[in-house]
Amino acid sequence: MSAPSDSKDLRRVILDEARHQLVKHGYNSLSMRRIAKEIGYSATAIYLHFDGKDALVHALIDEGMENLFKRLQETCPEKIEPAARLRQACLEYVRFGLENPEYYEIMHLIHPERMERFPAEMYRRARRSLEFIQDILNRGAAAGQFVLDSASVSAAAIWAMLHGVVSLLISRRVDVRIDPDTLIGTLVSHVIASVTLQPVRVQA
Amino acid sequence: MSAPSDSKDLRRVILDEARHQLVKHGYNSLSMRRIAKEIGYSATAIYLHFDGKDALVHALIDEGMENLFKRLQETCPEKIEPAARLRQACLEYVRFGLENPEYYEIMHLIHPERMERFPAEMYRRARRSLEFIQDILNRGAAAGQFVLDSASVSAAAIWAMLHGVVSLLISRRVDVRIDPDTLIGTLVSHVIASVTLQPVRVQA
DNA sequence: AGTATGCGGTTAACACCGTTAAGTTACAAT
DNA sequence: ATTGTAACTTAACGGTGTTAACCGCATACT
Repeated sequence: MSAPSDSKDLRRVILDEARHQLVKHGYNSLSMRRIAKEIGYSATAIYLHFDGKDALVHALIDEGMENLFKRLQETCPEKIEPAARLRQACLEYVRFGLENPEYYEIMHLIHPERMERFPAEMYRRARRSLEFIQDILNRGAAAGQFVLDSASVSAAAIWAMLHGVVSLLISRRVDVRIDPDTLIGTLVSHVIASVTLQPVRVQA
Repeated sequence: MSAPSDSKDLRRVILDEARHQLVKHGYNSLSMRRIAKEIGYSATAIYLHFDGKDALVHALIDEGMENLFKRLQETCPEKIEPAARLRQACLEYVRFGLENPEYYEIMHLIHPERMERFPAEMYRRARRSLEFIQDILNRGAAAGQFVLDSASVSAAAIWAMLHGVVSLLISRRVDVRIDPDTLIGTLVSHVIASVTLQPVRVQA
């Protein structure tokens, strides 16, 4: 709804409006023409700042990945001991997903065919969160608190567990009679158990 | 390319062509008009048999859910002892996803807003696979082989783990240096461990 | 037998979509 | 003053899902 004149950096305005539409109306109705109409420009103006819709979505994904990584960094400092840090990181990952379902959705809706089109440096940035978890595992292993065959495989497995629960919860596929926090607690406890070889004790 | 005359049950023909296009060209390019052109009918003919694209996709989802459930049923008979049966069910779930990525995709791409439009009886059928796993858990618990606080929560947690790994593998988000089978084996071992309270021993 | 009903299909059209080509405007530099 | 260029526009192409109106034809009924 902003006038065309009020912006010096149209790219930023486009991204903001795209994010706004994404959060408000969902990915399905994220359209170039609607973004353009809303910010008071013609649809083709967007193409002066983005190669196309894919590139725009990629930029949004990049934003989301950045936010997730920052959050993990800020809430899980090195000073926390490995097990607690891993637990914290898992919980923050899940919380991020549940608090930003639209972001989480586009961050994971890239299909195999489109994967190659995803810019390499974005791909690298997107993997920082995974590496963050892997780093926690390595430090825990070095401190003798974790037992793992392979940090990369364990990190991937943990990621799969976290992604699974976020994905199912976001899409409301989990029975409503199941308390989400109980489910999350169960999962995260299993995550910790999987690297500590301790029997699972679920904390609800 | 079939002639309009060769079919007595157009609904079936539409579904087959839709499935064919889905598997061959992916969900993105699944279009009413293309289906119609391919089977030699006008696009609007489809609307005589399906309420719209959503309904058509719902029918495909229903098919996929049915196939998954049948597969679990056939490959995991009751006679297998609970732990082995659970392991088998997990592996079959993952294999189903990896062998039918397009089906798996549409089976899980229903967004929250569209969820309510998803027919109730289809929803019920879709949950049979989850109930199948839950049943394995209950039998294992009754036999004293599994230890669980809640079969429904554990089943959901297991589902989350399996869905997570399938989802990541299908979308090629897992580092190529990680052997998929190792990852799957790790995950499934954790699944078993999570209900047997045994220390995890990964089988690669 | 003749007429009404309704089923199964059609064509035309609407309102969108992403994207491209060509044109316009305004302003900076030579 | 002219050229060039950056930023933006309009018009158009080919696609999408979907609806409205129409059409032929077999069946059912009077």
